[in-house]
Amino acid sequence: MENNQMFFPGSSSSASSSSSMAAFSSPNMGSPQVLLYSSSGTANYGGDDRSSSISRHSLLGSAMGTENHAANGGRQLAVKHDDDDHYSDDRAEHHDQSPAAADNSSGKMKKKTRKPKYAFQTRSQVDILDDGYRWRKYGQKAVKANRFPRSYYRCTYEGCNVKKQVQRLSKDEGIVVTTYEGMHSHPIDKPNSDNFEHILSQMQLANHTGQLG
DNA sequence: CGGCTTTGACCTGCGC
DNA sequence: GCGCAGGTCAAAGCCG
Repeated sequence: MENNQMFFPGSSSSASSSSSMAAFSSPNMGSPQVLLYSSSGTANYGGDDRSSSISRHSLLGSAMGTENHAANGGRQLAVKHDDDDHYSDDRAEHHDQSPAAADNSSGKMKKKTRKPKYAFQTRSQVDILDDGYRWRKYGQKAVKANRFPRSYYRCTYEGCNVKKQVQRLSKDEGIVVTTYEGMHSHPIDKPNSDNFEHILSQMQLANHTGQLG
């Protein structure tokens, strides 16, 4: 298993998410530290930059890179909370893409919608972190300025449109960035595994309660 | 045989 | 308008 260590950047580590920290006390997590990025202020994290995805990851990387905590910790994990906007994933609602829709290309992806994203930066040998849910890979793309491809996964639970992207940092191949999009509306499939998703739940809970904001 | 991964094609958005 | 990059689809192949 991978004992992912999370850490906050000095600042936010404070009380802001004290309650959510409880979630990180997971046995597998050891005594993790969490780096949480609240993008509430950085509106541009959403798509201003065409390379937004890369930018985000780069942001994480640089932030972490500031540190040496990583070096001494072994496993590290940063969390970025993309509060962007409360978009509703239009496509996800019916990703079925019926022939009719295909025919009418204009009606397809008419509006780019987005759900809040949570990017976890993890120092691990493996790309796939077992968060307890079942995922199906639906795509892989080579990304600019990165030797490693980005993998796209979707939760296989019926009706659950949660997606995640997994990418290894080019600048530090020991770091894996996992970006979650959406929230699971169902129980964890494998409760005894690394309860990674629980962290996300806590994150959002904290966010809703205004602790992160 | 069913579920999952792989992989090329396709679509969209954005910068130039 | 064109080209590039990101994201998704879906057919084909693989594996248990």
